[in-house]
Amino acid sequence: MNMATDWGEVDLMDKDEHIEQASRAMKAMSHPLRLKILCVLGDKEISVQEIVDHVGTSQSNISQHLAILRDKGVLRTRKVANRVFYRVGDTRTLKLLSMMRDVFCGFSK
Amino acid sequence: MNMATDWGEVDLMDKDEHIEQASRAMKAMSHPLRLKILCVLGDKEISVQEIVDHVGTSQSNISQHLAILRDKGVLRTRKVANRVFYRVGDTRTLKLLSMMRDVFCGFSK
DNA sequence: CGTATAGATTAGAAATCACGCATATATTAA
DNA sequence: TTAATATATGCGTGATTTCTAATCTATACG
Repeated sequence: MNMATDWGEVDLMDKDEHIEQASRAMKAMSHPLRLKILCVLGDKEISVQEIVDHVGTSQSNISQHLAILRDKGVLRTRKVANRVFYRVGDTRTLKLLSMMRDVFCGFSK
Repeated sequence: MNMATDWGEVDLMDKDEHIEQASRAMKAMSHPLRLKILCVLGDKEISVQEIVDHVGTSQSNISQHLAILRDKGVLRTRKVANRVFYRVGDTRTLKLLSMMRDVFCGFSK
């Protein structure tokens, strides 16, 4: 019922380096298509085509958004012959995503 | 040690409405200065001047970022005579912030 | 009243972003 | 080799963001 949030040590994120990193990662995720891509991915590993099918826009557009997520270190790829499979690259992002799911889809308000 | 993340129901965030809302909120926070403002605020209520002093850029610039956060519903204000005090407006955001703190400043990796 | 102080607003230039379209590369199949 | 499929990349353009500088409003204080 309460937040159990220890705001006494907020300054853990006061180092500009951390702030920069956090905002870069968040910014990379803060786009409807990219967020949708991340939701479609979850903790699975999915090919570009599948992503295109699920998310629904042009292949080029998806590819560009994937590139952004890849370049910012949010996603990692594995190439298998013809195809490229994407997955969420690190545990932190996965955790953040699951938390956002709770926050935005829970009953809290 | 593990993530305890139930990715079996990722689709909780598959409704485009939720996606849009989440990405709007994240976008509002995904700027170094705005993130810094939020960190400075924590769960406290602080005047613009104090924020300017802590964050370090022009008053105008801060004011504009505060306006963005206010308009997106992230921050709320209370005017006392000469001054305006800002605070994080809702529990969800506070929760998300504290989580981000954990994610980006924890040892997880 | 004048003036100082706290904030907000506006305008405009520069940077960044998003998307469509065409094209390029790589791999597979025939 | 040629054709087809999967993915990436470059480019142009319109939209959005961000920052600075100037201006404006409201309150406080002599």
